[in-house]
Amino acid sequence: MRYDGEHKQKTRLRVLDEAARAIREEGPHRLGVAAVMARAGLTHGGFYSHFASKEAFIAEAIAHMFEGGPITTLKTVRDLPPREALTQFIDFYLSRRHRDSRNGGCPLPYLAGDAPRLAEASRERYAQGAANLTKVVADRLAELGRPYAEEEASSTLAELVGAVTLARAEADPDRSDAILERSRAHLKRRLGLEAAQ
Amino acid sequence: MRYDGEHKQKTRLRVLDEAARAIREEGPHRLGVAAVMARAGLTHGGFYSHFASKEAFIAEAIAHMFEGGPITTLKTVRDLPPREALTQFIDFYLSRRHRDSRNGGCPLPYLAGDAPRLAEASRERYAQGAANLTKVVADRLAELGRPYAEEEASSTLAELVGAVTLARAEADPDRSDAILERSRAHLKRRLGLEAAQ
DNA sequence: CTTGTAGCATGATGACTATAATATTATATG
DNA sequence: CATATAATATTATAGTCATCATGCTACAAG
Repeated sequence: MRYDGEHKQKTRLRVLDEAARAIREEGPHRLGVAAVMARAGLTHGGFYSHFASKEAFIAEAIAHMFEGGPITTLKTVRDLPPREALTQFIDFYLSRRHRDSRNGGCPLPYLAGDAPRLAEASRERYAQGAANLTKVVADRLAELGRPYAEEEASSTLAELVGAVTLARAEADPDRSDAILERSRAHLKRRLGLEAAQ
Repeated sequence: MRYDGEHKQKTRLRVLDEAARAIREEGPHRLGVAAVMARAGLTHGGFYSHFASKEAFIAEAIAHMFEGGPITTLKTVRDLPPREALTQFIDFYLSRRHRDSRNGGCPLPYLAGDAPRLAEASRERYAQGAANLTKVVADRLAELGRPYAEEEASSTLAELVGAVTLARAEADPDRSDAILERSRAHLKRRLGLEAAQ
């Protein structure tokens, strides 16, 4: 090897990072090969030595998004007892910071409308990410001794994703905050997390 | 006037209908002027005598989507007592038919991810549509005598939108059905609609 | 039947895009 | 230091798209 063995790997990751950022900002279809490469400090020339096609690239970028997003949050929360873990997760997910973040948030709301229209590979990554997140929540609920943990987790994730989606669409700050606040209050009451504070 | 007074109005509506369809299928950014005109039986020539720009066109198409979607459903339900109205609305919204419909469904899940990235005008139409729908649900809940009708409506709509979104992303039919079923069961229990069947 | 014109079609333009072929640069090894 | 080659840049090609200028056609009024 003439270059460092990890050289290409590293720039590949840099490109994927920028792609994830661009997808969050512009959506997966507005993504331009040249623009992403430029943001990673390169030109578009080497793109096809890194990725087979734009489509495959998008699928990889989406998978990459899930690694840096809510999973990270859940890991920082992994050592907490289930009640605190769930509380912190909900508080993060429905926070203004998460709503306003244009890099590093959960991919589920970002790609919500696009997912069904994506190519098969991309869509699978998305569904996989959703399933993973549901399972983590369900495990915590089960630890809390709640009887229908899986059902409750599915329905809870739906509300989380929906609330962030609607809050992001609402331009008026007060009404947007209200959307988050209402779902936060409801979910905590529903899951019996109120006393945990 | 050389042409019938409503001639242009009618083709304008036809174009908007096709645009709404295309947006549901492909998303607002993949929409092509020529393609939409062709689907309406025209060429791309006359487009700019109907609409000022593509951006303005998209905003109008989004507003148009809200008129044919869930509002229609709610109107057919308007004469029912609130309990039945809410039950039917939830059953429709979380039905497989609504999940699979590529024309005529609620715009909220279709545009979920795109809404924050849309131009100001389009985003306002979206938020307006969401607010309208929330209000209709809140009014029914208030009629049922529920104390925090508005809060409950906001949180309910979030779960409805989130559940349809996630169900559409999930490729496996059984798991997709399960997502809908779990939210349907939860929402009915939550809103005290179970006995209404 | 003639004619003015609203509504639409044809065709052109320039900007942008994915992809690919070829050239250049950087660097680890001998 | 020399050089082979991995990593990236330059440049080319073919396609798509929004937008616009201009020409044609259908239709109502005379």
